[in-house]
Parts: sequence; C-alpha cells; structure tokens
Amino acid sequence: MSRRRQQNRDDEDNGFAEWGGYFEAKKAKLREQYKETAAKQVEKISDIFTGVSIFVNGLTNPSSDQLKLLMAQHGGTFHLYQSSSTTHIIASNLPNVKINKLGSLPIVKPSWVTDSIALNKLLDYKRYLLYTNQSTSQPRLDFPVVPKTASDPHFLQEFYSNSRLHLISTLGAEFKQFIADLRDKPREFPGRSKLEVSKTGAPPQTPVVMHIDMDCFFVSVGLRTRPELRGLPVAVTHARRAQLNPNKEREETVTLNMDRVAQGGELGMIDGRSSMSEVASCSYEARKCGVRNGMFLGAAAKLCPQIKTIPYDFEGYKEVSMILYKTLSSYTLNIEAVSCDEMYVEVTDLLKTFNLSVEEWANHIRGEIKTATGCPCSAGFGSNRLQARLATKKAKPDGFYYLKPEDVESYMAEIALADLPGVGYATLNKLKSLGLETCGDVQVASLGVLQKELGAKMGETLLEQAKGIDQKPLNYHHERKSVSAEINYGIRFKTIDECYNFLESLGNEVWSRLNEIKMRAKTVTLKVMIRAPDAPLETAKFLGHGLCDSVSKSVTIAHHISDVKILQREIRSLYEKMNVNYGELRGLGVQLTKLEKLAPINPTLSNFLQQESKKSDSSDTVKSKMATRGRPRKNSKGQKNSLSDFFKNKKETPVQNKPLEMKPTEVDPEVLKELPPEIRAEIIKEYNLAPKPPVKKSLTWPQIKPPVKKSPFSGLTWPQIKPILHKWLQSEQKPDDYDVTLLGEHFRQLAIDRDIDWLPTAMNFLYRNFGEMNCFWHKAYHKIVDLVQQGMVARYGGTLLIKRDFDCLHCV
DNA sequence: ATCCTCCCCTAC
DNA sequence: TAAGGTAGGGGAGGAT
Repeated sequence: MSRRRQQNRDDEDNGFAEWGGYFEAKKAKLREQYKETAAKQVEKISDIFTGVSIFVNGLTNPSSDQLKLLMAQHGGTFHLYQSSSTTHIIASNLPNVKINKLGSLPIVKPSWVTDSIALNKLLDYKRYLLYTNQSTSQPRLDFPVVPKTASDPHFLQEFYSNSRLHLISTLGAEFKQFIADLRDKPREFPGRSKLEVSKTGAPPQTPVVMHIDMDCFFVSVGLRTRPELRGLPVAVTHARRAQLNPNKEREETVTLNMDRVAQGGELGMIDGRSSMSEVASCSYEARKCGVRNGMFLGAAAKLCPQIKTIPYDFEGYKEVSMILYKTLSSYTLNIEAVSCDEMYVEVTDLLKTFNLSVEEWANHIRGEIKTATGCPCSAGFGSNRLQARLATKKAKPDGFYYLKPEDVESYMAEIALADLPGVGYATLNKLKSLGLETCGDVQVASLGVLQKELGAKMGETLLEQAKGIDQKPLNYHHERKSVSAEINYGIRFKTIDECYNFLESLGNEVWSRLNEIKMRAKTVTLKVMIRAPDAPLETAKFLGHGLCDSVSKSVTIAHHISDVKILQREIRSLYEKMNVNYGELRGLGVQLTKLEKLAPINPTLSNFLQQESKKSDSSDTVKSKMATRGRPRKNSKGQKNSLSDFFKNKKETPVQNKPLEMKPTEVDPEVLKELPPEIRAEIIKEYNLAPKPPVKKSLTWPQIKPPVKKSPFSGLTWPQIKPILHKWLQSEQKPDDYDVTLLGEHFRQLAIDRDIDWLPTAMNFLYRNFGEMNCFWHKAYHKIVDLVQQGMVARYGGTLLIKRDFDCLHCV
C-alpha cells in the first residue's frame, strides 16, 4: 500500500510511516468533529442543497465547520474527505486548493453556499467557480472515457483503486503488521489512564477473550456523513441505480448465461436490466428484507425496492479502521488482527487490573470506539476465540454479549453449523447430506463419520467446535507464508503480447510486495482461470470471469529468486507449459511461496540505512530506499567502511545468504550523487560505473525545448525529474515557490511543444503526491485543457491517457 | 510415514 | 456496465 499510496508528508515521524502520515494528520480533527456531531442535533431549515455533497478544502470563509452546519441545516451533505459521492469542492483560495479529480469536480467558492441560503434557492454553481476556465464554454477533463480491460497498461492500478476485496485484503495484512510492529517497541498504554479501578466490578475468574467487530463496516463509515440515511435500507455499491438502461444485447447475454450457469441461484433473480454491481455491505434494515453482502444490486433491489445505494469511501475505511486499532492498542497489545474491522483481544489481565466486569469494560470500550469513529461496533466475550466470536453474532448490532463458561454447553447446542467459522457453502452441504444442521447434532455424531465426510483434521475440529472448544491461542505475531496477486476481472486478451504484458505486470506487482516485507521466495505458482468449454463467450457480469475452470502450476527453484527478471522468466515458462489459449483466459494470478526472510544485512550498514529511514518508509528495494533517503547525515569512517564491506561481502556471500540484491546497474545515479564523496568514489571504483546514457526520446513526438527561464529542470525528462520530486516528498526540505513555478512553467512549455509523451505520467504523479501544491500543474492546466479539447489527452478514472494509448484502446 | 503439487474451501 | 483479492488451512493422490 505504501508503494501505491504515497501521500503528502508534512507531518513529523509518527511511528506509522506505512500509513503515509495521512491518517495522523487528519485523525485528531476527525475525532473532534464527530464528538461535536454527537453532541448537538441539527435543526433542518430547508432542502435547497438536496443532492449536493460538498468537500471543503483549505481555509474558507465561512469556515469548514460553519459550512458543515449550513449543509446539515439545508439538506446537503458535508464530507470530511473527498469521496466519489462528492459533487462540489468548496475552496476560497487558490494555492490551498487540492485538485483531486483533475477538473472532474467543480471547485466552487463558499459564497455559492451562503448566497444560495440567502436567496433560499440553489444557485447555479457555475457563476461561483474558483477557476474561470471551468466555465461552461470550456471542456471538462473527464472526457472521453473508454472501457478498459487488462490489455491496458493502466489496468492493474485502476482496478486496485476500485477493488473492495483488494482493499480489505491489503488492510488486513497492514493491521497484522501494525500490531506486530507495536509489540516490538516499548509498550505504553495511554488509554488505561481513562480507566478507574472499579469498586463494584467483578472480573471473571476464567480467561476472557474479546472479539470486536464493526457493524456493517462500509455502510457505517458512509453514514457518518449521511445521517439522513440512518434507519433506512442502505447498500454500498459501485453502481448508483439497480436498474440499467435498456440494452437488448445485454439482456440476451444475461439470458444466455442464466440458461447455462445458474439454476435457481442469484442469477435467477436478475434480468438484463439489473445491475450486477456487488453489494459490498448493507445496513441491518436491508438485511431484514433478505439482502446480503455480496449480492448483486439488481437482486438486492428485487428483495428491497426502496434500497438506497451509497458509493465506496476507501479513504474513510482506512481512517476509521486506523482509529479502531489505535483505540484498542492504547489499552493492550494482546491483539490478533483479523481484518480492518475485526480483531481478537485477550483482556483477562486488563479486567483483573482494573477490577472490571465484562459489562463495564464492554461499555467503556464500545463507547470510546463509537465516539472516536462515529461508527457502531459489537463485542463478544468468551473463554476462547470461538466462544467470543459466536458471542459477537448474538451481540450484533451495536451490542455486547458475554458467553459465560457455564452457559457454553446449552448455548452451543442451538448454534447453526453455518455459523461456525470455517463452515461455508461446501462444508454445509456435506453436513446437510449427513442430516446435520446444528452444533447439537454434531455433538452426538461419531468422529469417524465426520472425518470420512470432511477429512481427518476438519472432522476433528468440527467436533470440538460444536462443543465450544477451541485450543488455538491468539496469534499476535504472524508470519507471512505467501504473497500473491490475482486478477479475475477484465481479462480479455486480443493478442498474446497483451497477455505477456499483463503477466509481467503481475510479476512486478508480487515482486514489489515481496520486497516490501523484505522476503524472498523459492516457489512460483501461476494460476489461470479459463472459460469453461460450455460457458457463453460473453459473461452476464460486465467483464466478469463467468463460469471457469481453474488450473495452477508451480515451480520451485533451488535458491530463492534473486531478481525480478528471473521471476518473470519463470512465470512465462509456467504459462507456456500450461498450453492454454490466451483468448480463453478469464483470470490470472501469480503466487510466491516457500518464503524466507532476507538475512539481516551488515549491522553497521543497517544502522546507516536506519538513520536515514527515520524520515519515512515506503520503498521497495535498497536501491529505491537509498534513492529516496536524501542526504546522509554523517560521513564517518565507520560508515564508509561498512558500506564498502557490504558491497564486498555481497560478492562473496553464498547465494542463500545473499542479503539484498543490488547489481551495479541498479545503482541509481541520483543516489550516487547524494552519497558522501568518499563512498561515492568507492562505489564508482568498485563497479566501474559508466555514466548512464541519456534517455532516448520517442521520435513520434517533438524533442523537448528548454523553457524560457533558466530552470533546474531544464532539459530534464520525467524519469529524471521524478527522483527529485521523490526527494521533496520525503524530506523536510520543501521545494521553494520559485522551483515550483519553474517546474510548472516547464510542464506548460512541454504541453505547448506537444511533448506529451510522458506528461500524463508526470501529471498523475503530481496529482497523487502533490495534490496540495496544485500550482505545479495549474501552470500546465490550461494547456492540458486545450490538449483534451484536441483529443490528445483523455482521462480514465483518476488516470490521464495520451492519445496513443487512447487510440489503441479504441481499436480493441 | 512424509513431502510435494494441485487443487478446494473459507474468511474478511 | 464494473472493478469477482488475498492468505491460510487442508485434502487427494502421487513420489520418495
């Protein structure tokens, strides 16, 4: 995540560098504002802003808080963060404006709000645009939009930034790491000062495990800023409406798929006009109608016609889950992170120390979480993780339940087998075939029968689970056993090269994830999904995988994979061995297993790097780490020698102990330049580093003309500029206005010269990392608007495409 | 017996 | 339109 989501870092080292500092900066403010919201009820005055959803950026007059109140009073929605539901950005002053969607949202002066209220009607915002060039006569940048498949080089990135499943997976892993890291530091529990030793409490004499889980997490986060939807059936989906526009072709496709695929399944509930966007999360009101997470929106709307949809808010989920974890970890670190909204906590000692009953503690912690996040959660307690988890089911929504040891036997007997963790669709069917439906049934079943149906291990655990027994202790430190990237959406290759390119990007993806956790792998597995022979060519779900067969193949090498090129070669050879038709592919995945931790590098060098890494931590490899560290602080002999030793050792180290791969070609000139002179000289000598040949420009586009003014960026191309920006990003040393202006001028000139080959890359980078410093691209903005008008640059989602990419997409 | 590969299943 | 990922547990069946 850190790799993809580098945020502006204008905060001090906060110990959560992997969160890019973003959360820390906003957290206090968020908490404060929710306290306020909880405290006062807003009186409704009018509905003039119905459908309007504002995001306030920077200082405004009236203030953000006042605008929030005004929106609440007049039927609008106020966002703390820009989300996909935002309709207008409110800002007063140019340098502070964060342009997030590159022109796709209007940036409006706050007087639009106050004037509208004064006249008691919604005024046309176009008269209040902060940028004059956003007037109606000017084109908007969000055109034209083209459908993209995995054939497009931007696909992976685009897909990940919209995938809920990817998000919850990565967040889960982040929080496991978060807890592990905290446990490695000296422990402090500031939260405990909020607890008093209870006079009346009676802590249980048996061990107590708490299971805590946010209630319909995505919905709750979305409702923070949409109080008007509380109490209604709500679902989080990509689609806005359950009914699509009539489309004959699609209706036929869906019908065709229904015949072949699903007999009485969910497809039976939809037709060619129903949205097949998945419900990521639904409110309890929607669940009452039978709506379930994972359902297609079309099916959900059949069950619950009045269902309201709200968009995803990925930033919000990260915010809230971070607050949740920081809240709990301020009391104890005996936490096993399960996911972004769920964890187990061993609270036996905590209850004893403060003489708390389960109820006192539950009320305290649930109250604190609600106040801090604005979202409800439920807590279950029991003497092991299984009991705690089952107690949570009873506690939901927004409650707690303690399953006492003496109640376990009777409680368990009534539990449906489907409620046991580990019992899903397939297992449930097997158990049904044995005539078993509740834990009570299983309690009296024979171990042999269970094992015959489910296998030795599963049979045994099921029997134990049915009795409420769970031997597995909480796992506070968890060790990764595999790293994988898999895409089973949008895979429609037209040529074998598209397929190879995509495999390569998957390879790069897993490789960089492996580097993030500082591990190496010995086994590569390629997994493919292939259209089932009898499945229709087109899937019912847009770009879905449809009915597929899946095949996987793996290779294990003697030593760990030391270079991404080797990985790419292995992936490709696995693919070739599979002998599949690229046109039939519907999914591809690369998994790395047999992991080993990279041997710790030379301790003195390690110190050297660590000193530098205090500033931030978001790099993939030593190379990029060094490239982004900025200037080394010290220049002592010891460091010099150790670095030199490191390079020497590296050559002589046996392969399996090879610490970090660094080939001479990987030594970045930018890095070299920044190193202390002696070290630089030594590396150059050691590796006979020749100066890098200048980057060749494509002939299809005009050569760069230097900007009029003398600029530090004169004649530089994007690959050369990027490390400089990286350095700005990562150091306290901020670029001064002059540099920024010159860079903007440089970009503008490039746009004029039509040297837009790399301009989108640069703009996307700036947009992601320097959103606050909009003057960067604002300089070039007007010119880009022209280019868009001429069809030279198009926008897809949050990404700019140049004409060539765009044309090639049209051909497809 | 034990390990390995190729699955399948489950959870969030 | 839509964004069906990712990690871990474990079983079947063959190789050692």
